[in-house]
Amino acid sequence: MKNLLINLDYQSRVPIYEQIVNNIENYVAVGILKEKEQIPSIRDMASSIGVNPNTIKKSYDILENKGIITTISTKGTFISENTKKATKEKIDREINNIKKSVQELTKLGLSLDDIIERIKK
Amino acid sequence: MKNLLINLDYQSRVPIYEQIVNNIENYVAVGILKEKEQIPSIRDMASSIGVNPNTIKKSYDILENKGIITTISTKGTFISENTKKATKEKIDREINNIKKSVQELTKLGLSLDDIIERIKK
Amino acid sequence: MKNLLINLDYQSRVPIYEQIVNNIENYVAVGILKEKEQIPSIRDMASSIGVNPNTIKKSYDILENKGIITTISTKGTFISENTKKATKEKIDREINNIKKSVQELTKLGLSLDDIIERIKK
Amino acid sequence: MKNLLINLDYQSRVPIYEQIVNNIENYVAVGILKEKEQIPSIRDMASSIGVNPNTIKKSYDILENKGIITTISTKGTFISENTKKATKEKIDREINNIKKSVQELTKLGLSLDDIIERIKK
DNA sequence: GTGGTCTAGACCACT
DNA sequence: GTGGTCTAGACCACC
Repeated sequence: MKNLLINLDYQSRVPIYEQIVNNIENYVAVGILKEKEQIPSIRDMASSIGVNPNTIKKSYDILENKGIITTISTKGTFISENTKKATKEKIDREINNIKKSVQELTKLGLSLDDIIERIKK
Repeated sequence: MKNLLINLDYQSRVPIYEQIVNNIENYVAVGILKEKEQIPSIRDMASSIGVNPNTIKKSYDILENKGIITTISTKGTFISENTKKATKEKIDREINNIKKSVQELTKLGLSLDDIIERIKK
Repeated sequence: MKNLLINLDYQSRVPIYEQIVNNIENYVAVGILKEKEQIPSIRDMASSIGVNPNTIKKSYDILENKGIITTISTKGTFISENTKKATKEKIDREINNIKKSVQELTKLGLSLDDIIERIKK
Repeated sequence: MKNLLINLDYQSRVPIYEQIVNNIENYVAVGILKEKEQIPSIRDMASSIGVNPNTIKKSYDILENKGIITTISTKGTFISENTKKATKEKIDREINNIKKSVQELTKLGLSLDDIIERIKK
């Protein structure tokens, strides 16, 4: 089983449990975590990143609810099958974010080309 | 004086007072609110959007601090002169948002051209 | 605001938080709780039925996730609009349960009429 | 000896050993397993359904306790004589389930006839 | 006062 | 050892 690197920003307004969710969703989307693969137990994850097991539990609950992971009591927690959906959803979310910002910027008079140029910097 | 439409999302993690600040900053950046123009009093604003006056007070304080508005006691609250700074800040914020999303998407294997194509749709 | 009667069975295998969810879902389905109506705060509910606030929070989170309630931070928790869906779902769930049992019983040789007769007793 | 198909739901709150008990009870009730018939050994059953032998042991213990099966050491495990009790118990369980659901549905205003009609579909 | 987050830790059932 | 539930209580931001 992999030892997952979880990136946390304790200053962020985004709660810890949600940052953990995002980290794992990304690993799945990028393919670092593959279908059926086991992820660390609640306790292991908790001690390895220094947060309370309840916090990890909450993250895992959310991920399960989203269909990203499947947990089998007393066995462990595993990446669900059919994770392509997760990747697609992530892409859609990000594209949507960009669209919103682009819309705001065009209201301010910037053209799409202006924006692209500034992104490239 | 305009009757400002303020867009609030009570589910958002962004506090109400900050959403109000953002709304007004955007109106200034886009030019809907112009320099020296008067904006509603705290009490009017509070009752028109159904929020506690203390919340509006906090928003106005922040806006004043940022130099976006100026309060002249017994006269009212007005958009400051020199609002170009507000526009610049907004552009920077949005460009930054886009950069973050682009970064996430390139991790998933999309090229900048892929992304641009999907934005245009 | 109503003082909700919550029926709990501490011996049941169904966890407390889920029993609370079911209680409230039923009140909504039956029409005792109506759209937009405010329900007790987490703390009030917790103290009135003698469980930890975290347990209530979990129930409310699940209800929110299901779209039954809407919580507005610092304002309170409210029954969502569009709760007819909740009623319909509950009916479907119960009908489905019955169908499963009927299927099992017909495997054992009972006719639907046999079953109905025994239900009426 | 039959190769028993055991239906397990690892997400269920019902423990595995109890699900196994239920599966076998049902096979007996329905007549798929007949009196005096031999059933798989603990180890065979364990490996064929991918479960720890201790779990199967617990299930068999319970079934023996209920009088559904009889273990003769060095010979194997067999369905007991007089299995009609199992059938009766199963029928009672299912009828009871239905009664509960009917009760819930009548709270929502459905008549028994409404319910029967929907079951028939 | 309201909800939101998190910790610490206990106890349980199941494998 | 694994997940599941629950308690007790702290601290925070917001209104």
